[in-house]
Amino acid sequence: MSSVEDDLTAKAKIRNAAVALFVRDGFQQAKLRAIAAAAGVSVGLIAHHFGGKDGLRSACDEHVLRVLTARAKAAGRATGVADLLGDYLSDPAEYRLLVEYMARAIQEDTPAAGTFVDAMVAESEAIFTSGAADGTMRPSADPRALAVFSVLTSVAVLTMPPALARALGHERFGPDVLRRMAVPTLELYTHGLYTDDSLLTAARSLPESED
Amino acid sequence: MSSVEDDLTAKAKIRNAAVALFVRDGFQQAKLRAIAAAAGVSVGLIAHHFGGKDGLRSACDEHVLRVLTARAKAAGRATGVADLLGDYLSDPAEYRLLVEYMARAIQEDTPAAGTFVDAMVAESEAIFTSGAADGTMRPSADPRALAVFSVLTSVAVLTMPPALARALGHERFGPDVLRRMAVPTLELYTHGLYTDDSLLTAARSLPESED
DNA sequence: GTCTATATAATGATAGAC
DNA sequence: GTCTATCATTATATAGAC
Repeated sequence: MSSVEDDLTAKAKIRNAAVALFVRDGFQQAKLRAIAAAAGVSVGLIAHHFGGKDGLRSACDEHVLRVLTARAKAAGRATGVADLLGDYLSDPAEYRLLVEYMARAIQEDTPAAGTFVDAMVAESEAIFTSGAADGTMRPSADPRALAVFSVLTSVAVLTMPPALARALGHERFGPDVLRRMAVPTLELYTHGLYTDDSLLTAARSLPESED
Repeated sequence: MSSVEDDLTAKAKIRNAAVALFVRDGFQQAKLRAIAAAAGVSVGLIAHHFGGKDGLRSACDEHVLRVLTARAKAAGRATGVADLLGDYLSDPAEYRLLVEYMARAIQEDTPAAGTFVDAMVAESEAIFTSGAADGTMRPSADPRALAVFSVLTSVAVLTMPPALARALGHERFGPDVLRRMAVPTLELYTHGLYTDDSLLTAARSLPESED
């Protein structure tokens, strides 16, 4: 593994180490000293190449966004929800890391994450409306909100809190947890859960908004 | 509002201020100085009453856990998912804050959050199995995983990233966003989304696990 | 119980040598 | 390009006065 890492420039090594540590610890908790140590460089060099911690995050954001969208493009598709989870399961540990990075960036609301979310929501909404048009999906009263729901759940699954992973008997989230969630989730998406309309009709007759 | 706040002991004022700031900024980013200022006391007094920042968090965890479970008990019910979202919408701003606190505690995996999650997952699973027994719900191949999914989505909605709230035209998550998500979510839970079984049967025939 | 003042530790930023 | 050394800031923890 180090044979490939050795060929990278110091700048790239810093960026890669930062992505990994931002994923593991979060932006605020990730320390420049730890990133420098992981990259095998000094703290000063980070400042030299990226100006500071904020510049380093921006560089990571843009890098991950660029790689993920380029990957989607290369596969001849948009950046949809199924693709996100598919990329995560597609193994190359590199992609898992990038997907987790993006999930965390969404939580921390960085600019690049906004771009990514907008693309995913728009793509999901388009899938739902076209699916309704060709009969493969049930039409929704609010395709936009449904798209937000599906993106939200995908991101939530990828950042599943440890307490929930433990409820499934795993120490923390990983590919096996995602696979176990697949069947019950698709049961829900295929047949629904409730056998009557009472809750749905109740929700439909709620007042629009009041706050 | 301060008339009620004025009657509280300094210790309670500190705890309340800490809960609010832990929700707003997160544990690490919330500073003791800001908490002391919000509570109208000195930083030293926080140390006197709680020993330090960790002790303060433990006190907040236990307080929120105790109030939420006491509230559920008073209503003669367990701590289920519908209750969590219902409490959030039930207005008293106090409950919104406590529910958001618990959602954040789950993300940060504090001990009290583990207790709360275990109770919610167990309760949800019981609801699903009894619902399947009396015919109001469709039986699931994996009720436990379905329970985890439902708790996960509830928590995710309550901590919806700003980027997703903006995709719905709101600045950030709030009661109105939750109300808008209700109908499409219940559409999904009532009728499902896909009109055929192809994806579900494909998922069912996946290998158990390999990692 | 409450505050002020101080100690200690850690972080990110900076400047300059090589 | 890269490192070492230092600075300035900020946070928490502590000790002692009232």
